[in-house]
Amino acid sequence: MSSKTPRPSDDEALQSGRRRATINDVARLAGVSKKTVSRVINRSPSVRPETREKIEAVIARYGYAPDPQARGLAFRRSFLIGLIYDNPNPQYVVNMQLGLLDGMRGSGFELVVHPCDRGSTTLVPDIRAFIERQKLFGVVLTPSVSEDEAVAEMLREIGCEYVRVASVAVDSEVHSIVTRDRHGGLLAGRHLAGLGHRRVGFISGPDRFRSSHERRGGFEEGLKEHGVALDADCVAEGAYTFESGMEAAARLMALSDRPTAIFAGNDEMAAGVLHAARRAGLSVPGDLSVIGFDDFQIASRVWPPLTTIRAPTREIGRLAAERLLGVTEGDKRDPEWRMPSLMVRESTAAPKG
Amino acid sequence: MSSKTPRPSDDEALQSGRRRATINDVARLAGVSKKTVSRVINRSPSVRPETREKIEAVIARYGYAPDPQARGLAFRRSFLIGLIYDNPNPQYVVNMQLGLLDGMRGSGFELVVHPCDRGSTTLVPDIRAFIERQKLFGVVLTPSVSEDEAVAEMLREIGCEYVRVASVAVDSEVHSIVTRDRHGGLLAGRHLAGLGHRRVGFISGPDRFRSSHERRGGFEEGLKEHGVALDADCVAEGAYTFESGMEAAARLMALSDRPTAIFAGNDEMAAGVLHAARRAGLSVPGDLSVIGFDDFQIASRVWPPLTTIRAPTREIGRLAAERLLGVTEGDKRDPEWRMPSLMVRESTAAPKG
DNA sequence: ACCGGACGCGACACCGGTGTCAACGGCGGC
DNA sequence: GCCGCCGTTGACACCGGTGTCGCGTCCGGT
Repeated sequence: MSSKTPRPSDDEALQSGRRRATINDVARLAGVSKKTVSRVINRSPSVRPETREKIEAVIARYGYAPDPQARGLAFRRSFLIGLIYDNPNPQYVVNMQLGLLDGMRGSGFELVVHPCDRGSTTLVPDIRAFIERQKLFGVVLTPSVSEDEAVAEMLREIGCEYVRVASVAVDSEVHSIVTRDRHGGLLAGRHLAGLGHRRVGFISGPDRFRSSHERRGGFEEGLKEHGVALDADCVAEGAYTFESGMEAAARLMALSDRPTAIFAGNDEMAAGVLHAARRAGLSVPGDLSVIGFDDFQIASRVWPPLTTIRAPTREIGRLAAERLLGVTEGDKRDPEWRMPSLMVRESTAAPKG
Repeated sequence: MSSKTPRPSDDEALQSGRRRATINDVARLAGVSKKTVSRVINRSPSVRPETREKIEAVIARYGYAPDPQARGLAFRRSFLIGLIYDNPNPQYVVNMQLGLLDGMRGSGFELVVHPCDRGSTTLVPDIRAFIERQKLFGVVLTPSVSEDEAVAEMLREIGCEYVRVASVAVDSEVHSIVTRDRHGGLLAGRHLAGLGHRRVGFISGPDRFRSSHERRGGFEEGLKEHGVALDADCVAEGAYTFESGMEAAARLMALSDRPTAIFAGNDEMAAGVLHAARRAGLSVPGDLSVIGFDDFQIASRVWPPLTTIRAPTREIGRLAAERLLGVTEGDKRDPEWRMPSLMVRESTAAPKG
């Protein structure tokens, strides 16, 4: 039986729910040792079914839930998952968070967020301190920190579980979730070339981002299916920002033989293209077709509403959480549901004449 | 001295940083009991300065940081702060998170996020379970959950620290941070009336949101300063969404004596107004001036760029965190820095003729 | 009947901190 | 010189769980 003899007032508090039940309460009320209760909680097979049922009844009766802190202390790790990101786009971050929470629901884990600056010289030690201080169970990395090898190396070194979300496989299969940006680019290329555009422009993200190359590579592939090539003149590097999109578009539109369609690496830059086009007196999609990437809210708020590639960020987040927590069941679903897809709106049309 | 005698290999691991220092290590290396180390950590005054220095030297030398889990277990609370929100706008959420993190920096606390659905019948028990399970130190509530009295009541009952961010004082001074939406509305009213508009429209948020009333109230005040009144016909209720903004604008523009300017309760709806105006063949700001509220990214991405009221969400978040953690110093700063302000762009102009 | 092993369970130490309380030495007051 | 108080410190139990290990029981094999 139990070693401690709680005062009656304590039991009253328990009854009325004023006090949370502890493992000692459950053990006492079920007439077993707390170690056996612990076994039940941790699904140890070496508990007789009758004993298990008896304990589970008490647990249900008093709504007992083990204290994550105490458990974590004994386990030498917490029940927290960290989201480490440096992507400045709010909608990306929120969608990712929602997806992670989807995947964590009911697991007893919580999500702690940790924005960071990839350019910081203390990036690796900062992240390390964050993880070690809270003894995080694992972390999810999104672009572009997810592409950082020094960070990944450190994670392996300290033995922290991690999943890297990136546009290509940057790590072993269990540690990376690919967003198939190349496929998204392919859809964009097919769409524009399919509409009849022969001279098209591309505004890439920063060169150091993998996604820039993937989106471009897929784009060229899609164009090629229709026998269209992407001319080197018609490629401009942006920074995934609105302003950079405007500037890059201005450059492309100043070409003597200007493209009749532009694929911008993300919606922010596509919005910049729309502004630049307006300033240049070009109508969209009449004089210029524009296609973006992401399908964030902004895509449907600008005029004309942007044709774009929807990136299933929330779904990817859910997958990342499931992967981290070791849920494998979900992996069997049709992989199509987490592929980028084309959203046709009003910013693309066949070229004139 | 210490009771445990660690094997030499343990000390090597410590030296090389392969093992984190514990309070026992520090105590042993400083030649004191772990209780005294604990006193230093917790800034207890009853430690002799020399002893304190000796211990602090060891702490610095080995980079010791107390384990939040163990500390939390003993303190019966964690070092986590929860953000509880139901605001669906990503930019709001992200800005708020950034602000909270600003205010928490260096405090050793972490932020855990908890989106929720205010309409859920299990809202209160859900939040309660979230808090009790992780023994959260405190929570920050943002609109519209922050306006929920049942939630606040529960928080008081379980003795959880909290700060409610809302457009008006919904609680005692320590528990509420007001965003002065009324002032923002005032600026909008002054601006439009100041430009010469006499017949103006207002698209409110949902009636059950305090911010809807505040923004409207301030708006009317600002108009009144210039002798302009807000006609009841010219008020339409929206839902703070893009679509609802479009619909409400369509209604206002269909009036026989249509307003020459519209104040939309937020940028999303203002973007909807722009779409509706374009559809109706009205030019902005030529035929119709439009002003929004929030100054989220979308405001500068649409065409024409929106004149709007900037809400200092990040600053408010920082303030909320500081309040929760008991930092009072910051409160002395000029309160202007956390007031809404007018951002004049290109969607407003004097009315024709 | 005897032995070995698997099974089911509990005693005890431990995770890394904090609360309680008592012990100790130095001090001023008498 | 004795007493009591204060300032400083440590021993010990405790927070709520888990790991280790050993004990008693029941079983089949010989």
